[in-house]
Amino acid sequence: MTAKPPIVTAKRAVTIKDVAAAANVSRATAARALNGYGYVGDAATERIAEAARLLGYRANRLAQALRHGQLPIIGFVPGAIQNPFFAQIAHDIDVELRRSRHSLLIASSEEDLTQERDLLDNLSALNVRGLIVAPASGQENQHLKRLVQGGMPLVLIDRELEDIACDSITVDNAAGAHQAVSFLLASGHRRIGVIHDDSRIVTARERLAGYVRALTDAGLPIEKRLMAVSQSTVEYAIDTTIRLFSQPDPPTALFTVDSLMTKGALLAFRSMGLSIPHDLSLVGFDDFDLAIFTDPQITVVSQPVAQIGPLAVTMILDRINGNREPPRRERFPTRLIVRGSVARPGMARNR
Amino acid sequence: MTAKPPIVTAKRAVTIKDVAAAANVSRATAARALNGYGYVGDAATERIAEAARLLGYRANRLAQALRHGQLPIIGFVPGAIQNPFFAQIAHDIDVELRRSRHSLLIASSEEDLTQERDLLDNLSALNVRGLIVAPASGQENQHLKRLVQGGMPLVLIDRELEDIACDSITVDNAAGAHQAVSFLLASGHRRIGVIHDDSRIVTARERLAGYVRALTDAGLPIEKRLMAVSQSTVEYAIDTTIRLFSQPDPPTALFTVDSLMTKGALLAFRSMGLSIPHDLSLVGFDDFDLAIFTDPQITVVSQPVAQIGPLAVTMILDRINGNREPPRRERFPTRLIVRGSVARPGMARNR
DNA sequence: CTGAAAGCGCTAACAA
DNA sequence: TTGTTAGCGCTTTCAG
Repeated sequence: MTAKPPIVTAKRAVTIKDVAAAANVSRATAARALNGYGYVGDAATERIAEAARLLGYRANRLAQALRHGQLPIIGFVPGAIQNPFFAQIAHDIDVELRRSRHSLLIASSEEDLTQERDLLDNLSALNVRGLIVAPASGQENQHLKRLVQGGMPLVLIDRELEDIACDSITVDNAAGAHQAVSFLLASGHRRIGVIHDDSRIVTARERLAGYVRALTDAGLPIEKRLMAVSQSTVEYAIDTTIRLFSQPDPPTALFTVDSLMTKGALLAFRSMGLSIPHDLSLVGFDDFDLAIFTDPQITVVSQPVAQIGPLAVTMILDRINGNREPPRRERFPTRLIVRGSVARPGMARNR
Repeated sequence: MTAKPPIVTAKRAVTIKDVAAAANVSRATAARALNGYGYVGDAATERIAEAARLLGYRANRLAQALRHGQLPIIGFVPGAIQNPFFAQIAHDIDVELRRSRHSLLIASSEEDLTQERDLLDNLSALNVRGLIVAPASGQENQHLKRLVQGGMPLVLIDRELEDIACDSITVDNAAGAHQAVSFLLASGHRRIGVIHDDSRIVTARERLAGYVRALTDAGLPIEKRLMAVSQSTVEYAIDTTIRLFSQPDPPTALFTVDSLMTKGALLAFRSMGLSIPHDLSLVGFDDFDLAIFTDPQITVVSQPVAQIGPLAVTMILDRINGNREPPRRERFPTRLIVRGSVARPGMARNR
């Protein structure tokens, strides 16, 4: 004779009502006991706990949330979740958030403004407690402004929006790009190409500005033909690189504004039979795991990725807890990591 | 004289009650008009729409969900979101899900069983409509079983659990590993090392089994000293590789069971001054972007990653829509991608 | 210390 | 075609 397995209660979930009934108390008392507030007699507490355990009671968070007006969830809207930069941040946020018993709802905008609006709409209709967003557009941000005005805690990462009064975490893109290009200049390069993204993303524009300023500071002219536009994907970057380096009198060095483009450039160079740093030099914005696996390793401008997620969480929790101070705009410096992809320009050109 | 900006309504959100009042109808009528069901007069419809627009009404999805008993959200619990394999799947799921107006809630278990239990608990208490999970453990899965019994649609990815009656999507890990090792054998290798993960993750175990069977099939003995255990991180894999190749009479070839370990092995070889494929050959499980950037490129067993996410969504929606058929267990074949990291063993040993 | 009752915002019978 | 009403599951006054 074997012990009977517990009856599979199938469909309907057990509610606090069931627990209360089983423990012979009112729902109010059950709630008090279960959530540990107010006065509850010892005997009752015991019976209620027992009943809850037996029935396998799990509070319906939806109902709790409706009551409280909010769900213990933070929404995260990255530009693209499969971008390692955002994936790591997502991970960091998640870890950090868990400590304060919040969940993370990730919904990627895929750099599409319409989609971003949609997602944000949904998230706020869900009454999430706060939002961490990498806005897809630098111009169109009525929807974000509205959120802030409606009192939704919002932290912008990677991309700041001046006219929106909320916390933000960015890096000094212009300075980083400036540093990269200056390094190339210091190595003797004069024809320095750049592959950039002409989208509305602020980040890319700031990096391009850094490039321009570095050249200007060095008294060099800005040559349109050296500035190639590509979408931020490996495939586009390959084409763009090939076009850029197929013109007469091509650049002797290249600066790429993000890691996807750096990858594309690498692939393009390989297919063109160009070797780094012999035939040309390369500096990319954003460090990436691949950079140390290539031969030579790639010199990059690195961002303090690991700091962004945790700080974003700190900020958002702060606001949730009622901090009303003026927006905090954190801007991290970047760091140039010198590896082996830059050399003096030279003989290679005499072929 | 400038037009007054719309009054910033600040705190309280507009509810359907507000809309109804403004349009001079009952809440029921407003709801009917807003959701487009039942009969509503034209005039009323108009007024309601207008009022909603003016007030900026957004339905409270929490309340709707409480009413309906469910939130249009699918939960995804990957082993680790910063693993590119899962990141891509997350992205694919997200894209696919959006078509059916569901949101994706990602909560990474970090391969931790306790955390997985917690997360799943939370998600189901939230009344999500379905769950896509890469279970952290092959043994401990009472919690999953309970979910299924409770009627929660569940799709397992990457790792199957035989005793749980639910849909799953996996790849043929054993066959893939067998193929990889056989390839090494066919190239003349006899001392083939493996770096694997002894965790409870089924995937890793199946891959190890494939390794063992390939050797057995070839009539070769299984040598414990060639089988190194590492955690699935780049750092651990580096150490393990160094140890494995520092012993007397080291392997002439290596098989790694996932891409993190492959990266680690690559880094270890570099630090040891070992060159591929001259000093030793390498085949890794799982393709990864890095594999084509190294010189030589790495031969790998690739999984059909791009198919997993979309199929998982199809399956889960199917169940949500009431499909009661027996569990569907999809198992994809893998594909050996031959690149340049394998050569015949040889002279290199005579140094 | 405990229970009755109201209500979060929304939907859906049921009546009118 | 529209309104009344009940109730999803939970929390929280307010009385007792």
